[in-house]
Amino acid sequence: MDPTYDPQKIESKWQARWAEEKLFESEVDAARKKYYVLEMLPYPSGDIHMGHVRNYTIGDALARYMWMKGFNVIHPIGWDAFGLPAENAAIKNQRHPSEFTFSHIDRMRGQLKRLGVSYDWRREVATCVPEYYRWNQWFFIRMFERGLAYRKKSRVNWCPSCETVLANEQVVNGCCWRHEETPVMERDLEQWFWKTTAYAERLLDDMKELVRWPERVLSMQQNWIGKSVGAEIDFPVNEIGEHLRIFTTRVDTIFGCTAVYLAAEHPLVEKLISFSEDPEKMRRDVEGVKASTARARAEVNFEKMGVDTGYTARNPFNGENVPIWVANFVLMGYGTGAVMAVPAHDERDFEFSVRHGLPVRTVIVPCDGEIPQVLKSAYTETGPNSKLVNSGPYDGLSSEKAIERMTREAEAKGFGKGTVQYRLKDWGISRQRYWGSPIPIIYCDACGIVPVPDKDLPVILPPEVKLTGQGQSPLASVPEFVNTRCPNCHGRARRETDTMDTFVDSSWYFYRYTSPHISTAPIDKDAVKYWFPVDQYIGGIEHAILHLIYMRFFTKVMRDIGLVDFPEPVARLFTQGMVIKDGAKMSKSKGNVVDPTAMFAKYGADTVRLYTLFAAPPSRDFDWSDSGIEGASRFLNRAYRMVAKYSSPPASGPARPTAQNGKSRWDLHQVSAEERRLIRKTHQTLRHVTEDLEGRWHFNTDVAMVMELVNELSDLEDAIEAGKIRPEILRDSLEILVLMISVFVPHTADELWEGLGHAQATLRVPWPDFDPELAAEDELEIPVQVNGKLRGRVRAAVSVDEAELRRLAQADEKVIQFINGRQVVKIIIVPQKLVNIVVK
RNA sequence: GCGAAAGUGGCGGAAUUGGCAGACGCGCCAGACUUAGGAUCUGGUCCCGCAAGGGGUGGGGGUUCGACUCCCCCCUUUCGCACCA
Repeated sequence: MDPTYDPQKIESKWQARWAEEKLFESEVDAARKKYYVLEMLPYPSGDIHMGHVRNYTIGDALARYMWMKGFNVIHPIGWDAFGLPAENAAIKNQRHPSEFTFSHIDRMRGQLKRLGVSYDWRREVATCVPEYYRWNQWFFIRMFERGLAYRKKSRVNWCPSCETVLANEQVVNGCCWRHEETPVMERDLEQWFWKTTAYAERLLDDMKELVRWPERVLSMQQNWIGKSVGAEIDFPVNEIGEHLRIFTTRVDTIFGCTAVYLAAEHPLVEKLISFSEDPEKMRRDVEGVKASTARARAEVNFEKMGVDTGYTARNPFNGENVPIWVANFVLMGYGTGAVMAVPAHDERDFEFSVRHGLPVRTVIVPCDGEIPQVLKSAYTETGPNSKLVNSGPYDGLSSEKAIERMTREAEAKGFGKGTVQYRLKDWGISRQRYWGSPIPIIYCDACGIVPVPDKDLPVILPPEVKLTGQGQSPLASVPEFVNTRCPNCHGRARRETDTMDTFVDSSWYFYRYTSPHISTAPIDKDAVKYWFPVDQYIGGIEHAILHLIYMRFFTKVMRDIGLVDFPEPVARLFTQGMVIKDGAKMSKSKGNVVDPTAMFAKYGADTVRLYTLFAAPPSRDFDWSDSGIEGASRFLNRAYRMVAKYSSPPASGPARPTAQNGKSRWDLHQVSAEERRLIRKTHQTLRHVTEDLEGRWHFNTDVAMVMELVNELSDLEDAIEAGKIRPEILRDSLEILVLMISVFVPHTADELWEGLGHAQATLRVPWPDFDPELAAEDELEIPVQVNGKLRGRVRAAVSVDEAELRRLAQADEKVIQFINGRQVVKIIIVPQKLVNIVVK
């Protein structure tokens, strides 16, 4: 074989051969155990970046390992192909978004193939084709039928210059992306929502299935769902014969309530204004609060402010009348938009009351505490160790018990109830955009809102649209799209002109991979049954919340529809760290972007892969260094030359002699010292790499271990030349070496494997079993400490007993020096590890 | 402010279960081969010290025969949440 390493030549040779052999294609096979490796699908932005390389290299190592372990592996890829950037580019260049999208896909597909990732390309999916998005529409209709899709007014960003809706990404510093001087306004539009909140409890509950998800992701999701258990209590408003409903998690503190605060947007506020003696003034005051709410929300420490409306509400527990305020820190979007103020036991209320000179009344104290004369800060403890005071019939109850009993009594008397609040909001899926899945809804004057019948799907995105970035939703300006017939009454009707959020596309794409071309249903249930759940999902932490919640939500809906029979789609999740350069995220504006394709051209894909894996453990951020990759390149060259130098067609004799069936081939009594060294190092490396691939995933240490093995081979070269290492033993080590690196640098490995005289790609070769006996040391160097400090070392056989070790340690010259006649108090022996002599 | 993760040589990082701190690599130093070196190979490289020895994993305390690892307090960085009642 070629003695010099030529990665460009090797890589194109093997990529062609793999494709020809259909090496990465797999089919449902009930007789074999499956393994589903999934990486987050890329947005076709034009070129892959180092984050992609890292993501797919990790996934590829796992997929290749699982193939070699005998699993039937599915490893697919696709394109998250709808979305705003293509639409923006289209507006700018007066071209069609699909042009950008498909040319980007072509380019990036080529780059991924150049990286040599083991994808089954037959399963490739692009979300922007009707064959795919028709099923988004199908899901929409299923949601609609189940009451999970509904319309309501919702706020959007509005540019008064374009007279159009802006996506959040199009808002730059509070201004329009195209009119940097124009501040963005807000508008209310009728939009479609999906009831994710109906699944809040299941999304929380089923987290117990996600034992192999990162703690961090689960806690972010938990936080996002934000469940809190409390009570809603009605306070009659004395002056106008209505009541207002507050939400609290601390009903036990209600005897300490000194006011009620409303959000400025609360519907009751309008009524209070209209009944007020001086509506003008009150409206001005409320507008002041409202303005400060909007302004201040953006700031870190904004000032709490509010106005006393002059109205009063009656606390139903004690009949006391308390003032009603409008306050800028009360959120309309959470709970009921009204809260009771208990300054003694809530930090915000305390701060607000102190500022406005309002009373503070203690009603909770520690069980063993006194009622304080003056409170310096709010006492917010709760639970069994706090008790009620100044609370009429509830005095003496623990905070915990009081919540329970008071909630029950509020229910019995009809002025309140226990409730659960979530921070999770329903998912607003409408986008006033062109490049997305049309929402399959028809508006008929006679029949109202009518879903498009399944037989009429897909609702095709019309190709002829003038994208100006101005005016209403782009589809609204296409009469042949908008004007249609009502499926019910066949009268004239109009289509919905909004499209769906692209997160819809990515919520179920990984199901589609298992049967990418089925045209009768979104998924083939049998294929899903075989391949699911996803065994390993790999992607960036930035998707911890939105994508990874929507995906879970979708699966639950699919289960309710009867498409799947499991609650969670992904068994195990791995979030890789970012690739950074010079301590900062790579970005064009900083000019610190490293282009993978340039690196492929300079070093070859395998070197880029190797360096990516070696530079840092995959879970951590990885700081790219140009000299670091040189090291990886050097190593691959060295390893290649080493194996190539000693490659020869295999001698006849048994196949690779690793410990198949638990029996080692090499009789350790019959090998030379040098042979023993090589065999041991080989199997120690194999043990480490194997165990690591099984789940620890510190690939950097695997690469380091393999480097040590190559160093060992290099140290043993004289012995090899001198014939002290038999060819079959050398060959065994080289083969194990090549198989180990094949999951990291597959092209190089296959080339070397061929050089060793094998016809098959390494992917089809069983992963070698390591043999503990071959990996074992037979002599140990045991450190000896005196009072915990290292003072000497003794050599001993592995089988050495404690008594002997004790004797050896105390006989060591250095150790004797340090004991120096002092009294030995005790000797601690950690078998095979260490001796510590404690002296006084 | 709350929550989570992290902090180890000049740098990336290793130490899997409380047991030799700094594996492996980069960089640097010295040398070999060379017309040449940004190729390759050899040796060295935590700090102080000629050495013996001493010190050392953000800082301080503690537990232990023994702590990068466990506990308490503090500092710094990153990420997430941020008036959620």
